[in-house]
Amino acid sequence: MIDIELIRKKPEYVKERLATRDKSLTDLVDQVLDLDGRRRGIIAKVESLRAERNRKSKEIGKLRREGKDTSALEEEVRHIKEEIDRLEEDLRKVREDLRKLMLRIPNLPHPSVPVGEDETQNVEVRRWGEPKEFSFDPRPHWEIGEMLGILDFERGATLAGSRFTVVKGLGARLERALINFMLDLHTEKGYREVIPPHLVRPEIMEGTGQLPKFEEDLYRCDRDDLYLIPTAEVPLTNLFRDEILREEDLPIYLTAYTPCYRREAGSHGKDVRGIIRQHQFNKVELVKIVHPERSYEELESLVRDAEEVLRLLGLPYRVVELCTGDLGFSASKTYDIEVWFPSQGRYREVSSCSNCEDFQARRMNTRFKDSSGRNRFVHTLNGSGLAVGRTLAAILENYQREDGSVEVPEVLRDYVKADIISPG
RNA sequence: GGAGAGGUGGCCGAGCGGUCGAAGGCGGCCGCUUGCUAAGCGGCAGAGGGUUAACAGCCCUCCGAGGGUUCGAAUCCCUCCCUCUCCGCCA
Repeated sequence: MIDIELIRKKPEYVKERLATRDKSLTDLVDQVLDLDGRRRGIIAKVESLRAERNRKSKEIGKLRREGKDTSALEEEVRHIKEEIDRLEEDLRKVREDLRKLMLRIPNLPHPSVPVGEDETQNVEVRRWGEPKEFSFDPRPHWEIGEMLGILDFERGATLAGSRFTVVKGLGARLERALINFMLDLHTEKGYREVIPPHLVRPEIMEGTGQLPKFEEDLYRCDRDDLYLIPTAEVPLTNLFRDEILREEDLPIYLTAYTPCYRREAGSHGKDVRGIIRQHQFNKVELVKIVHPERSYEELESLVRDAEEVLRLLGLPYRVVELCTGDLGFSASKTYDIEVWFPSQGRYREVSSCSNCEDFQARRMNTRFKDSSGRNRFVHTLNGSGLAVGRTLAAILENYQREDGSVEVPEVLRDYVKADIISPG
């Protein structure tokens, strides 16, 4: 949620910033202004009536104790109450409308974010590693996975439908190795490991911005009114909702491995082969809860922490800064990390690192008490560190050999307890 | 799932339908006292909102959440959420 006071005080600025995402968003600002004006008008009336009621009710108490007649006053208060009830009904409606509207307005892009309409206008920031030259035609990971008997798409589909895959044998162990490797690396850097619930309440989804706008992308357990998390960002970031932290508690660094569940509504036809786009995939997530004045340096180090995984794995990658039009709903600024896929001859996203500033903190009501004693919203950041399934796919492709076997990256050998994964 | 108990300020814990945003204790902050520490004394401290130049003043709301009764509710009634105890079931 963006600060309504900012909308009130600098509506043109807010419109200008939102327009860099999508020009149609500026209308929403005018709607907010209108509703907010009405809301405050009603509040002023209700409150003065309430003050009057309070005074008169106290008066009644006093007179009664003195044994005097109060029926006339009581009648007055009854009328005031009716008036209050009417106004409160209006207020409830206006507030509800305003809230619904506010929850659907995305975060303002940071001024440093390049303006652009879609992913084609994202800006490459840096590259690391050289894509390997193969002496043969590199196979796509799904072919390698099937040849090695570690990826089973048919049985996955039998069990749960398309975009579900069964990982087997050394493939499963490689995946588990990646998870452990990533968690070990991040916890050494000071991130605290967490195992959160994978099912959360609607208001938790609202806190990080998945709801109300992206309901169709989520799996919901109707009977219990719970949602499956699409990323560990959701439970981790919400961990301190409705809390006032101490300044010295910041920054808080968290990491978690969880499966992620996404309906992938609207992505029909994209990445239908392989494990790039699955309804369920594993991810190790990084979350930071930080002092607002330091969130941008924290974003840079967050990206570095995620990059470190790929460096140690020896996978070529690049870092891309998302343009305004490609930015996610809650983010002010985002870097994507993309790893090289030889079979596709291009880089594919394995991590997305965002600074959400106080956008999520407002929704979750997570604050801290600063040195002058004022309560302020924290800034929240999140980043994949990394998407495990995609990293596995990248390893299969980048480390493949002509005979179909796959070399295990050096840093994973102790975890996997093998140097090579061979067919059979 | 069944039976019972309970949810009050950073923590513990009182609270008669009106004078309660709430006693008291602990913890916190600021003074004073004081070789140091400890103790003692005095004072200050909740959250959100409206008005406003204002983190001043005034006003409104908040005692798990939401409804209701009442002239008036932390106190009475209903629903929900959560916690604890016992029983049942269970990895």
